[in-house]
Amino acid sequence: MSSASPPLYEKVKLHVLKRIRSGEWRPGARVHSEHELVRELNVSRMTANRAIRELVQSGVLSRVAGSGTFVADLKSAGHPLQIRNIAAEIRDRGHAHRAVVLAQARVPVPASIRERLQPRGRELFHSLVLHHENEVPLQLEDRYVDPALAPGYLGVDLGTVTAHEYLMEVAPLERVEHVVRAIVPPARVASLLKLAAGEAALLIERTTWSRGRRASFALLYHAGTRFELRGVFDL
Amino acid sequence: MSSASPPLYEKVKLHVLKRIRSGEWRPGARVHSEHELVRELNVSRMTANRAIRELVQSGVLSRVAGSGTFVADLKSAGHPLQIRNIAAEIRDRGHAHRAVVLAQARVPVPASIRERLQPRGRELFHSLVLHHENEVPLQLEDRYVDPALAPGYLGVDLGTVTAHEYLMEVAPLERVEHVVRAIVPPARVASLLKLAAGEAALLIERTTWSRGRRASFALLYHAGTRFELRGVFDL
DNA sequence: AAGTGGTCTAGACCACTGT
DNA sequence: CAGTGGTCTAGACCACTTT
Repeated sequence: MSSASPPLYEKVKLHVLKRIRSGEWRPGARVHSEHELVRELNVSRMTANRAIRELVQSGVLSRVAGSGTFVADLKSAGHPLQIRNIAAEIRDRGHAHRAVVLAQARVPVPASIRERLQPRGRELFHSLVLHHENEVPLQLEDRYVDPALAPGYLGVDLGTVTAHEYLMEVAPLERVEHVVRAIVPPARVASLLKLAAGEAALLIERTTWSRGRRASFALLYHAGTRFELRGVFDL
Repeated sequence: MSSASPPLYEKVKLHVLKRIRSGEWRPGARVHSEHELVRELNVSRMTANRAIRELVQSGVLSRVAGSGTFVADLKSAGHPLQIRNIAAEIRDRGHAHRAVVLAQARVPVPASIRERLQPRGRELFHSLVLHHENEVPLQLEDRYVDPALAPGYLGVDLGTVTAHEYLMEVAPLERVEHVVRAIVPPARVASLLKLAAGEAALLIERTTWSRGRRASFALLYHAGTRFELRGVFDL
């Protein structure tokens, strides 16, 4: 029937959002119930339900079954930030990405890695790759991989395929954890990233899981003055 | 207090997820269509549709109308990270939060702030607050607020209510932008945060919009060794 | 008892894609 | 053309909260 360009549930969402954005409905205030929206906007309940459900999902509203729907209290809510694949990010900026492989070998498990990767064997695959944006070093990728989950890792041309990409091809990705910190980088890292004296680095530690086990642990060092994470929350 | 059986759409989601996690359906592979799921699992199409739609929303699948549903290629996908309210974060850890107000005044617009806040008037409200976790300084909040949007800002007890909380009460939040960077902090910041010599700082720049205008700009400095951002992505 | 959200169904029409 | 996803309806039953 009424499949106009904007879907009906979008109209319902806007109907609610307008009142929140204008300040008419403040945080904690009760929002019209699904039944009321059905009557007000002449939509079916499933349509109103979808609209409200999506607003809940995006953090704008919160619901209490049996009680009602309320404008979410964003006071203590979190805001999303995106961590992206470095190669994709550089290319999206329209710049040239080049990866230089500094090391790619089988190594005994370093003590500092053992706890974070918890591998079964005594040896790991290790790789050290320097990613450039327009020939300027941007990220140093220090990665350890469990050989049991990616036996062919040493044969991969990491200058062409990023390790993250390869691992996702080989082992189904189940879980990714990121920890972001500001550090004063070790001398070797600073030198490779061509940092100015005393320049800080943004360190992202990425652990990935596959088939119920830890598959890889990576230390991603970024030049403090040349790299930033960006996130926007709208509404 | 009876058996809360899992919703049907969750079963559909698991049905699909199991095959992805096991590697049976690899990135790019075609997923069973809604009709097929309807037949396989004896659910209505709307139920299958909801399940698939949620998996698309979470980034696991991607759809092409008229063509089909496919396992998403996570290669260049981003992973979410959360930036939280500092007071809420500290309290959630079960620790004591204390905010010390170092400054709260009307100031002429600093040159470095003008471009980022783009205020109409010639003066701004400025506040400098040091947030402690168990009496250890964790975040220095250097904030500028447009007086037009929060006229009562100077009267707020920032030791009790965080500025972010107050601003959300006064002006409906429309948009928040975050930029995260690693820096070597200025001497004054290092001293206030009681950083070790040469310690790096994690800087979060937060800009907020309200009623179509920029409402506040905040520089949030964090001790590099005592603060981290954490994010988990689960498939 | 009335209201609320949570879920589910069995249909339907549409626009689009691929053969 | 048949198949796909995108949307929408008008009912329904349930568990829960509020009055």
